[in-house]
Amino acid sequence: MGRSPCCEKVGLKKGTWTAEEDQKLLSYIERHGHGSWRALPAKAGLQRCGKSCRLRWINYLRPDIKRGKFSLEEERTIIQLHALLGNRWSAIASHLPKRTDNEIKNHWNTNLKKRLTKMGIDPSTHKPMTSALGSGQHKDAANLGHMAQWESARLEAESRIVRESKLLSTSTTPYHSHLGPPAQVTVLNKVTDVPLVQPLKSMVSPCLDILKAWQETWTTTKSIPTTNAFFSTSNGSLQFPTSTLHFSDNLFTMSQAPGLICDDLPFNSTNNYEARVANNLKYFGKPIDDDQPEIGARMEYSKLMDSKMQLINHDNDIQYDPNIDQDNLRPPNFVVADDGYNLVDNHNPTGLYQDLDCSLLGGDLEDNKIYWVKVLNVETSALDSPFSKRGI
DNA sequence: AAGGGAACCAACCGCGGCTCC
DNA sequence: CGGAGCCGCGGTTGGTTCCCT
Repeated sequence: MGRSPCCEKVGLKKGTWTAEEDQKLLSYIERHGHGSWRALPAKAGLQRCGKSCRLRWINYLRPDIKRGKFSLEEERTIIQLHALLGNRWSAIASHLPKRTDNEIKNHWNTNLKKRLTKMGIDPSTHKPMTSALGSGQHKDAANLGHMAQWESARLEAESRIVRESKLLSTSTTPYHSHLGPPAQVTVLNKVTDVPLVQPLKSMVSPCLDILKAWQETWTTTKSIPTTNAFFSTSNGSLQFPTSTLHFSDNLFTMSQAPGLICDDLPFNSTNNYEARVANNLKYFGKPIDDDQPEIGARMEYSKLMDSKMQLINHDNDIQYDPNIDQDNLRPPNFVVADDGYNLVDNHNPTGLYQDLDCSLLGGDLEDNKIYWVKVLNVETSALDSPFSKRGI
């Protein structure tokens, strides 16, 4: 029982699709929609398994598919999203209209990955391959890098939740008039396909695991002298693709909102979740509406999430139009440095490739450099900018 | 022109998660 | 609660095309 038999076992056709098969599938879906993929082949008169039909439709026959060479902007988006999301091709594809996950995956594996490797950049960590970490630590770093990527994806989903629910709220009634949680709507997130609106508590709590992991690894690596490695620990901070974590003597914080309910923060004595958020926001100096602390907390949370969203999306949504004065469209820095918050380099918001060592580029170094500076959207000056050593 | 290797890409495979019963 | 069925995802394969010698 369990798994259904594969195509071969039930004598169905495999391999390349013929034009006739394509036509059958196309016309059936145009008339009836795909419905159940498993039932579709028989109804459409195809000697194929449902899986094969689904794949053929999604990757080839769907009308809204763009084929052909990837543009510079698309490549840049793929690289930056891969740094954030890892090999989550469907999530990456959701940010590239008309491109399929399979196509992006192929392009990455056959092209971008090799080019990055050739440049001395580890395509899995998006950092220069020269690392002072030992192999074990490097493995830990890689694992945490992936965890960070998942965290980033999750944050993105959360910010979308907040933004969309806020939009929905403001379209009907003023936001502050809500006494309870934002209206429950079923909007699917592009990345996770999970319902977007959830109670804040359930949205935020999973971040604690990664924070703990970060803390543990940092504690381990802090005692070991490192130079320009995956972790920049020279001044007590940690860097990962989208955030900088900061440690003070007694406080472990994260620059984005999830840290606001970290158990290490003060004001966690109450069981009232919203009040905890509000109090912790106050702790960070964020103004809260004293009359309505829960609503204020939610609004601040939304703002923080929106900022996060801008960081993730601004390259994607704004910068690529060459006819637009991009400097005027860049989002404001998330928060200023030196107070436990992130300092964001607007020219390279992810902080990736900031330590790119051009000496690692072999062969036609200048051409490579020019190309990748364009692809990565890293200003030439940023290669040795103060941000490259920030770890603030 | 021919052969061999590299590159590309469509398609397959197996796993995990979700839903339904 | 657990098993069955289905879908979607990501890794991998294998056929085709391209390029170099």
